[in-house]
Amino acid sequence: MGKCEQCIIKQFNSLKSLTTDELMRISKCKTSRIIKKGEVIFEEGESINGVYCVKDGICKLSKLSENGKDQIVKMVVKGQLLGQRSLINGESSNLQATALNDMEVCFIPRSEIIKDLQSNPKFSFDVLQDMAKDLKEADDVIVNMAQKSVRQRLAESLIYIHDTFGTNPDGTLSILLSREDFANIVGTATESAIRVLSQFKKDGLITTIGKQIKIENIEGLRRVE
Amino acid sequence: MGKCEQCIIKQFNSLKSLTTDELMRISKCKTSRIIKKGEVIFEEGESINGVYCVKDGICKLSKLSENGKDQIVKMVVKGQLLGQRSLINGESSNLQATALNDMEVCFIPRSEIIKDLQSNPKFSFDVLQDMAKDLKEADDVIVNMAQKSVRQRLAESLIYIHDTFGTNPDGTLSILLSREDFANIVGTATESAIRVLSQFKKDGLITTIGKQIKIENIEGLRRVE
DNA sequence: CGGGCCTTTGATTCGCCTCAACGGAGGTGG
DNA sequence: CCACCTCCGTTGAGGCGAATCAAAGGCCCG
Repeated sequence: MGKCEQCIIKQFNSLKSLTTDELMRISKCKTSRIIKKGEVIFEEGESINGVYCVKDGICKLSKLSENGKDQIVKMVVKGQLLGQRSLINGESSNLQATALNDMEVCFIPRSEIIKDLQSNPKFSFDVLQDMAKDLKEADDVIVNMAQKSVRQRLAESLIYIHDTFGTNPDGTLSILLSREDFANIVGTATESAIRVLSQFKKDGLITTIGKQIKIENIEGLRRVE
Repeated sequence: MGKCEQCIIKQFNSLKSLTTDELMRISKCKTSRIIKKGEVIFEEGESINGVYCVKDGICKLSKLSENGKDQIVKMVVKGQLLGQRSLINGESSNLQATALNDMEVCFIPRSEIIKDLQSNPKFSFDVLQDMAKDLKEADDVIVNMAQKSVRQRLAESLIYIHDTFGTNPDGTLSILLSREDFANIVGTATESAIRVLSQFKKDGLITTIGKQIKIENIEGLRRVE
């Protein structure tokens, strides 16, 4: 098993603010885990009792609504922490986490990391900044959901995914999402999302290579009304 | 001017975790301010450079969308802190704060409070818990916006306001909001909100006393589909 | 080759937005 | 004191966008 103090992935998240001593202690009690595409990491209402450091792969955080649809609230990629919120308030998760591709994660038990949170101000300040960023993004999502059309939201989601998670060498989006996933991000019916996507294709804004989507005209997407 | 270390309002927010010494230091540099109903406390894009402690009154946090409507994201009442997020990331505000009634606030400059955030782990942990709660609520709002009808969202908003902010002695909601405010919380047109409210009235779920709203049948509201 | 699953397209229905007109409350000036 | 204005609340009619229901075409896999 790898050692946290030597792990490069921590450079991308708040764990970088821990001291070598703290990292060594965490390294001793962490567990590593491989998660297959489609597997549920934790469910809504489940007690997580720790935090996951994502070493590789991508997952979606979603919440089931009463009508049976599952709204994607956020995506967590390689380098980020998963389960921060539950770690802090000690409550069970209000979201479900599902792997979008094969993942490798390290699990750090709550009891260990909470010590550092309460004793290392630099670390907790870093976590604070993470959460502040999440909160700001969540506010933006709320406004978009409330005020924009499905067409606009889908265009913005494509741009967001493009800018945040990048592209493969052939220009396709690096994250492979089903049409249903797109619908669940935008908060619409699958058929509606499909319709809008095929309209984008007709308009030359995107092309598809198999199931992959490639953005051809990002400026055009930005101008979508 | 009052002294922070003797102020009772701090019991309701993270400032309670500061030591007497820290409070005395803050007390010296804080400024008190009266804000009239309708007045804008800070605008979107404005640098706040500090945090407000709300001693009395209520305000709304909203964000202007491109179509000119202003989406209410959160309400902040007596006892809570205002501007936490900007305080932490040091960025300008992404929201506008507007007083819903006459308010009394204390402003604490960023330079002072940030010291405590970085040196007092109990304090920063408290702030973390606040933000975790905000984030959870924001996630719920996202799901509601995406998946529920205007009718359901309005019913839930009424329940939320009732449960969170309480009622006056006559049973009316303690916060007086215009129909437009309700529309801006739910993310709909003013006329739509009005229509739904009058339907609720017909169904005996609410009554109105002047501009005040009184919930008559909260269980009925919960069952709204 | 057949059976799923995902994707696509069509047709219909329904919710909500928009525009428009009207009534009442409160404030202002003659 | 009344006429006027403006803001807010209310109601109606029309139209658009999205949900829903239904069905057909590709693709993977046994």
